[in-house]
Amino acid sequence: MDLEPPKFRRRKAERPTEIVEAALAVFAEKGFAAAKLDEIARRAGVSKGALYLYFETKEDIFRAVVGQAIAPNMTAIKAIAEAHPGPFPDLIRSVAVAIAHVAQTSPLSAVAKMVIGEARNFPELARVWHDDLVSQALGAIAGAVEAAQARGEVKPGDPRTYALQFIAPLLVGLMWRETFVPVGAQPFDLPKLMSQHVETLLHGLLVTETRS
Amino acid sequence: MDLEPPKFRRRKAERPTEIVEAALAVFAEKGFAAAKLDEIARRAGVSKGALYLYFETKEDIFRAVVGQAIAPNMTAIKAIAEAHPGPFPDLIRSVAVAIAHVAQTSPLSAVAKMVIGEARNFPELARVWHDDLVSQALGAIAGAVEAAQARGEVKPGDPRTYALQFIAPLLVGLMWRETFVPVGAQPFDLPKLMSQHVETLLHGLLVTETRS
DNA sequence: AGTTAATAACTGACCAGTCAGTTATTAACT
DNA sequence: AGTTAATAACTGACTGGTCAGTTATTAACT
Repeated sequence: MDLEPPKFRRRKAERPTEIVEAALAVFAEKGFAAAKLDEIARRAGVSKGALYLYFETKEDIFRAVVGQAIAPNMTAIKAIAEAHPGPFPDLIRSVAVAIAHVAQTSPLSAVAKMVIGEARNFPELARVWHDDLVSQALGAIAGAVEAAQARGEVKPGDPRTYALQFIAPLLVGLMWRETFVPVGAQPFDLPKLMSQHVETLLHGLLVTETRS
Repeated sequence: MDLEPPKFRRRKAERPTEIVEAALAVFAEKGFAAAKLDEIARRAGVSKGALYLYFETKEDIFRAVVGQAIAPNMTAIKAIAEAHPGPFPDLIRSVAVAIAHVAQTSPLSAVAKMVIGEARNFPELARVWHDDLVSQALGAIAGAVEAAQARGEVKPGDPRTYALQFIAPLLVGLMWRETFVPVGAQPFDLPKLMSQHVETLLHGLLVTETRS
């Protein structure tokens, strides 16, 4: 005779983020085409119809997922760009730690995988990701390299290429984790990987005045 | 009156490879789920029904595509493993050239993209790729590094990590080409990238007795 | 003439998107 | 405070189109 729990709650404010979070998980698992709206709805705790109260189409949800992954990382990038212009090794080491941390705690790698996989089907998303995130990040690092070259700290060479060399192992490590670790591959310890990599690079990058 | 050209030819021997080639192109463009068998058939110059004379299912075709990309690269890997044990810098430079060449001339990057994107839906393919190709290649390079360390040519450090550092920029460069260049990103010159990277790495990797 | 590679029309399951109806919540009025 | 009218968040059964896979039939080759 008492009050049964209601069949649903009206929670207009928190639905969109909950839906996007559920969608991120499903899209990351299955890819865009194989992801089913019924499952996204189920995981978000709503009916399929409710999805259409907040989004126009499936593509719309996908766009929201990919777009949402950009903003949080922009703050990290700005931090890099505005990092104190101390000695290059210190700068690059702290950047490495920061990037490795962001990459491990955010769903960045899952979204990156999706962007790569669906770039041909959603070129405008690839463009947004490139223009607003990847290119900015690469440019920030390249800028730091160039400044260090101007100060004579770093050897000549294309700064943008140096920037790619710098972050590439981390990216591959993330893809490795997404792709091969679930099927039994030996994982890489990403922070350790990055610290070994930075030291290796530095002693090649730096114009050392060593040897007594 | 005269003899019209036949509507089709019976070419049992060539069909499978032609189908797999067409399928590679379509899968690489659209991903597994969004690829349509009608389009694969059209590009292979056959009807959809003909696909089923040679393959059981769509997944079967996908497996053939991914599997076929392994064998040719294994020869390249074996070449690395059996490379002459000369000075480490020479070895690593020639390996870099060889890998960059293979990566650019084979559809490796397209298949890699597919493996990454579909790893969760086709874990057995991820496993085969890892066990038969990626892990082998990484192991071969790591082995060379380890040997060089034993000879005192290379600094201490995890050889497998060094191997990843070595090839990561190339892989990222390939993904960059697949993902961002089509939407207007500035491309990387991969051979140039690899040569700058190898030189950078070497002068950090090598235990140099320089400075006169 | 017999065999089989190949086609083209067909089927049935699946799923994005819709919408008529239901229920939680708020507002208005005693 | 309690009752009721009004609103809008939410549901879930339904539909129309798509596409993997099948089959009846034809055409190529021996």
